[in-house]
Amino acid sequence: MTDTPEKKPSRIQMRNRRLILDSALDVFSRDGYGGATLDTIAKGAGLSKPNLLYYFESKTEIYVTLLSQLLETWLDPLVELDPDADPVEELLGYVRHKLDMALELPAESKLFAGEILQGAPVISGYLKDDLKPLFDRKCGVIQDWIDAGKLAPVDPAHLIFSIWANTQHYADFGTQVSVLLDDQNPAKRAHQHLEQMFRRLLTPMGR
Amino acid sequence: MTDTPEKKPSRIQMRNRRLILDSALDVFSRDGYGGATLDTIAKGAGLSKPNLLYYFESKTEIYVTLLSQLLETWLDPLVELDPDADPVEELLGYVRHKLDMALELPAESKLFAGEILQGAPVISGYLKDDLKPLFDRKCGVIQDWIDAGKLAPVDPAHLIFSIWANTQHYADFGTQVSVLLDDQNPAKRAHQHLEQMFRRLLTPMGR
DNA sequence: GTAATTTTTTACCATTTGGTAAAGTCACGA
DNA sequence: TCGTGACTTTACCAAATGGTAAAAAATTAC
Repeated sequence: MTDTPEKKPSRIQMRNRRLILDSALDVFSRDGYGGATLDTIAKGAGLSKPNLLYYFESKTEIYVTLLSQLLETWLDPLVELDPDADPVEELLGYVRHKLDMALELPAESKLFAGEILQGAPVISGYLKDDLKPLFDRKCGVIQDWIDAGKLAPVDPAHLIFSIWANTQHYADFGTQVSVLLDDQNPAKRAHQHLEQMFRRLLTPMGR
Repeated sequence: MTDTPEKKPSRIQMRNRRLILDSALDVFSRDGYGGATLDTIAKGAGLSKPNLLYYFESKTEIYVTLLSQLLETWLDPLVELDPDADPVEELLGYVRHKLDMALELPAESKLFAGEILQGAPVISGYLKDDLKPLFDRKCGVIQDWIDAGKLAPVDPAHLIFSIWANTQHYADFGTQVSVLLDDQNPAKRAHQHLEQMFRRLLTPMGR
């Protein structure tokens, strides 16, 4: 039920599927699912539209494939939150990691943002079945840290939301950020600001 | 040059244009510009497609009208930042206001987010010519507060970004928030979390 | 009540779009 | 070098989409 028993993909299959997915990421993240066209994707990949459809059954299949691949790597940093490490540094490391991802892979972030904006028609199952359990687990870890006095008392769920919001903002709203900032490369200042903000929020006051 | 000298719109014009814009806000914010169709918008407004086009010249004109109206009210709270008021409370009030807007007008927030996601093709001029000057002015106000020791030293621009990011997140990523949160109405906890976070960030330490 | 005007409907149209059929070309092992 | 399967192109198609023309209906002004 997982896959039709296709044989190993040839080298040319690997190459062309990769070309298609690269182009599709560009197009979907820029134009949204509805605004994207197979012709545009095909042109970006240097292939003809029917040739595209030799590698993927439909526009939707390309989109779903893209999102699936994205989700695999998207959660890794959250998974890695280590209950035994120093809480503040562990969370600040997570913030850094997420910000770096947003800055280095803005198209991926935008693709995800667009999907959620439209009500997550494709990945709502994933959100419920995979992300939610992980999310709850990590909220528990954070709560344990707080109970142990190693972290200032914060709402774990909303803490994670604010980490996501602040980091992804630099990708999803990158156009706005670029227009408003004279500074051309916002990476350094963004890092500093988020480090300052979350350190103040998370460092426990009493000793 | 501002408008063709059309006479006053009739009552029926007012009503139908309003119906159309209401429906269009729904559709554009849910399906994106590319995914929205005139038929869907017309159906939502209870009109036929040609009748729609009697009131608006084109799909683009509806979209532009919607964005223009949105931008008028969108900036108001930022404009109101008062240099003479108490800095921390003034900024916390801004946070509260923006969060309330996101919670009460999620469709508007999503429409704006979608436009920025796609590179702001329609409102890039507005961002440069209107938002940027206002943004710079308010950054100056914040910097003055910091220089006067009334606010912890933060990066003014990135502070504003994080206020926008955190508040709009509850609208733009509302689907994800709903799935992950057992709590059904996140408004209260969201307010508390953001108040706590920004109060800690902004309150000057030394006395 | 009727003429003039505004609004709505019906019937279209050209283009674009996702997708298909089938013929042609290429690569490569025997 | 020849055949077989993988890959690509050409030529399509049906549906959907943004948009138009003009007749019909409803409203308003007098």
